[in-house]
Amino acid sequence: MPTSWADSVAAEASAAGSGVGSANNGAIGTNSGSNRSAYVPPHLRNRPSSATQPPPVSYAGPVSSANDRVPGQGETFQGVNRWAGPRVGGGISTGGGRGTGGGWNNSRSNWGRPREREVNPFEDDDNSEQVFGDQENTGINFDAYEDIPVETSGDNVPPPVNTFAEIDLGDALNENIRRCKYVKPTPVQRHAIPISLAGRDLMACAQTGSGKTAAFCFPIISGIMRGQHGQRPPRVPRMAFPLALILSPTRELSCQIHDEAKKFSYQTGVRVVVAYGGAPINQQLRDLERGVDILVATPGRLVDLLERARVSLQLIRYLALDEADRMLDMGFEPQIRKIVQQMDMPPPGVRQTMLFSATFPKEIQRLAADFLSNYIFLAVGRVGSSTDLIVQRVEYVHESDKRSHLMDLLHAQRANGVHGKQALTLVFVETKKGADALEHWLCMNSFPATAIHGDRTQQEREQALRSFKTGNTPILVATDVAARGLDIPHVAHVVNFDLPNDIDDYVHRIGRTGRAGKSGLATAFFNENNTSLARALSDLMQESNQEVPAWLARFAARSGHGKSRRGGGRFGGRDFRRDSSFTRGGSDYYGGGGNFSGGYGAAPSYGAPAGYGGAYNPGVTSAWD
DNA sequence: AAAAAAG
Repeated sequence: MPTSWADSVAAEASAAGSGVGSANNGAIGTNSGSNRSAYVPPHLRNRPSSATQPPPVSYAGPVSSANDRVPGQGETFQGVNRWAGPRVGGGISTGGGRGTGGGWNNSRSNWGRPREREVNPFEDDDNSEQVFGDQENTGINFDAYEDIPVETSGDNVPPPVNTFAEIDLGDALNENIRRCKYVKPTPVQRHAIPISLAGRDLMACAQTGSGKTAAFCFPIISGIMRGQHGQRPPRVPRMAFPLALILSPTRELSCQIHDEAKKFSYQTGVRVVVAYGGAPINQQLRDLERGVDILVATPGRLVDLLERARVSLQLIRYLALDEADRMLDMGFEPQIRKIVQQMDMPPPGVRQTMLFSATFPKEIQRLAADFLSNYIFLAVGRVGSSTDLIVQRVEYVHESDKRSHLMDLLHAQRANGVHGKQALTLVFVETKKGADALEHWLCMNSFPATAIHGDRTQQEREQALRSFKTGNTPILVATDVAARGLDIPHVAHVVNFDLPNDIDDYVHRIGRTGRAGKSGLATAFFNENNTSLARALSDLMQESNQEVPAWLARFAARSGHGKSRRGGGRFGGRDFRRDSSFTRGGSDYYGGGGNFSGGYGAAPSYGAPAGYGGAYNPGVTSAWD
């Protein structure tokens, strides 16, 4: 039951492609054997007269989804317009109409299929506004992003842009940017977009909530629309050949990235599919079969799909790791290596690789270098770096007093009544059991709470998050599953009921508030169990101009040499390549002697960027997201 | 030591 032209042709040629998904052919181009013989260059595709091609429009495919439909009068099929538009000045044709995107490459995945109605991802965007009051979702507070320190290193760094207009992203994408109410690029976008449009590999550090998702999505979408390579996918039945892969450490974050990417690619013809564990795999398989250009996934499910030979990475041109430091830490590294190095992914230099996070420990940077080719390091912070917009408090609370203390906070918050708006409170605990227990206790005490952690079913997790976001359950108890990346508007207060052991985790957790230039409050409960964090926490707070309680300073002093945070002290993000020449053998948290041998030592462009001297407090270093 | 990620 082939569902597309591609499938039916694949049936004829199935033998030809049989080796395609096997682990590893390393370089692309190795598969250009028999299944290349039918290659038809873009300008000849979709010509009804072509004997080797299907008619541009086929009604033959079974309607497999409610979204499928036969287009009405006056509408066009993507398959028709896609290759037809003139390429003007290297720009992007939008096919002449709003409804017809300019995707130039991916018609490979939906030739012969009637265009499916694309759900308008902007439709129900403002529904929550009544609940939360106005002016909250109208975009980003750019005033909070002025005068930020930026550091780049690497060869020939493309200059930043100041507006979206000066970048040639294409009409369709520009229209979506407008729909998203993005007026101008955030700092990380200003720098990262030109870098990745130039085809360069990138390691980017930028604060929580500063627009990283768009920073890697825009160039990917734009690049796919240009589709200069126009490579035909091998014809292998039921195997998907995405052009871009975006990996993230949690299912909910993958969902969120997928939702964002859908908005950015609306009516561009670029297809985005998400795949993650805990959800039925069948729907995901169907989505993949219907064609995918950008695959957003969590590592476990992707490995599963690769092993089932339902996805091949051999056409990957863009690889993005969100929360990259997390993806490369002990828990994930083996899976990531498998995906990136042991399957059929093109090697660095052939694909373009982009790593994003707020935090980038030196040892992780060193690991990451394996995945990159002549990359540019970018660190973007701002004077009021995100931890500056977040008021951080630390309170000494004995283990046994935590619950009643939390209750006091919640009562006070309720009393203060945040102007009738729902104020969401996110409470982090250390363990899954602890999350269940605290949720139960809160509910028993008439506080509307729900919880999210890895032992809950995916349905429960998503339900909890939804209920929290809508304000239906304004208190969410969470483990670190919710620490990174999740963009939950209106979180007014993050409570570290249990502090994490790693300062970077703390940075990510408090970054759930104070997003998009808005302010936020973070309260931490500290006691003897957290002494190992004292030094780093104290330093971090000081760097972000927070008031450090005297007792915490004493804890920090007592814990002595403990990890003091950033090696540099300039402003947080540092390219380890710049330190390795003189910090070699050092053992501070972010420093450390590495034997990086990538040949960067002699690069002349590593001088300190001029112009930032007085622009920010030199002590402010942290809070990179 | 805990959490996350496949089933």
